[in-house]
Amino acid sequence: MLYSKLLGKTIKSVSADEESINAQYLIRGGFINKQMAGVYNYLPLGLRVLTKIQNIIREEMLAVGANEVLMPSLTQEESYKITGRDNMDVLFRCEGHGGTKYVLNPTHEEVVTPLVQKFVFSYNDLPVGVFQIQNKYRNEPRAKSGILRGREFNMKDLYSFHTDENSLNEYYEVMKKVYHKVYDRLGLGELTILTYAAGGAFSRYSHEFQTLCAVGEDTIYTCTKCNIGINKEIITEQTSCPECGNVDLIEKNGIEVGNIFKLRTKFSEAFGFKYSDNSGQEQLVEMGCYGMGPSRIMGTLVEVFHDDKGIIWPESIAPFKYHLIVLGKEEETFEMAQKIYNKMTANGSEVLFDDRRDVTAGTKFADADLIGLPVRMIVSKKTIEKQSVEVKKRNSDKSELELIENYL
RNA sequence: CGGGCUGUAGCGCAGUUGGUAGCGCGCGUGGUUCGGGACCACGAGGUCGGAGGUUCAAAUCCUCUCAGUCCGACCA
Repeated sequence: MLYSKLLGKTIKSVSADEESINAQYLIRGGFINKQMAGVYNYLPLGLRVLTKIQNIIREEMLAVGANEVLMPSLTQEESYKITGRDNMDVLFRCEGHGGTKYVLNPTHEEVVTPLVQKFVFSYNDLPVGVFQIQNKYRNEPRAKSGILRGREFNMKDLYSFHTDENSLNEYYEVMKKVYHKVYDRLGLGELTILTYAAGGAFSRYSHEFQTLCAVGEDTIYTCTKCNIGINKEIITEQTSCPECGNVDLIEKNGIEVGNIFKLRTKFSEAFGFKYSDNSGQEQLVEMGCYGMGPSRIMGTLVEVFHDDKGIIWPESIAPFKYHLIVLGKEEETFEMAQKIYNKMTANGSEVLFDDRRDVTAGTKFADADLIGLPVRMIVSKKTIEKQSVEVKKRNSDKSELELIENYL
């Protein structure tokens, strides 16, 4: 992609009101643009990051056999009356013709349960996992911290349906592993730990995945022996590590980047979702729910991977791998850079080419650092004299010359 | 939802005891620069968040309201 044609250039200053690192760098770098509190536009660079995160999540969900669907954002209020959740204070409400009331879904149990119910009748149809990647709407009393807590945000939500609790438990354990795999691929693996949190009406605990980070809004206690956390909200009832019994716990902050919990029969009961078992008897379906927010993960990545100059994207989700810079005004220098860009792009490399801009080298370097692509390449009169291009990694201070012909 | 702070040019900000609005960045034109956010000249761009009030006169004072943000509460 040509930087000169990109909608969303870097900007030097951002409002002093934006305190969070993720908001500052993402806005300054031209990744996102704020429309209002907790609601953001994703510009081309930001959308590429978000899409890469979504694709990694999607691949892993599909790999364990889940069905991807897309459910509506708009749902009749009636569905929430059935489950008794029509009084949730995070609901955004709206009205249609004739005063019909709708809500914008803050989560999709009320949609997915009746949907799956239409296609699942027998134990032969179970278990089944259904997920989507879609925007959620929650009227947060206080949106904050850039894209870490928004009123409209992107989420992968998966719902599993089972004949019995054992099947639910098995699936639940599979999802724990899959979640860890996703965080590994996102570059967050080492910092992200399984955390015990408050459960719902039918299970003692739910589990969160917390990325350890000083600015995280959750307080968790981590076990010094195993890689497990305990959310502060349950620390009065759970004062030791649930997995190893260790009472030596350290307080840390975390960003909740995932949450899984067992719904059991709460929603199947509300909608009368039953299946026929192998003796022909009707039984309630057991359910689990597994959430993960790509937009929040994007913010988390910036909070975790940055320095005083800008973002340092992990390669797996960087919007482009290479940031190609051409220095100097000589036509032949530009042509060489253009040739390299064409060749690399044709070979499938993802290159952001800072092509023709009448700015100084320093500006281009500063922009490259801010945008944070993994590899910076420079073509200039100097490098061409040495038949080479200068290559530098964003996370390193060292640069080296590589032969131009390697890129042609 | 409580408490604090903030709304002035596209963005970031200044604006004194009320007297009719400025700076930086960015943008346009021309020129000098060209390996770590260069510089000069000229130029375009604002009914000062909104409504009402006080006053000869309001960005400035008063009331209400909307919005942003931080702290707290809340957060399947």
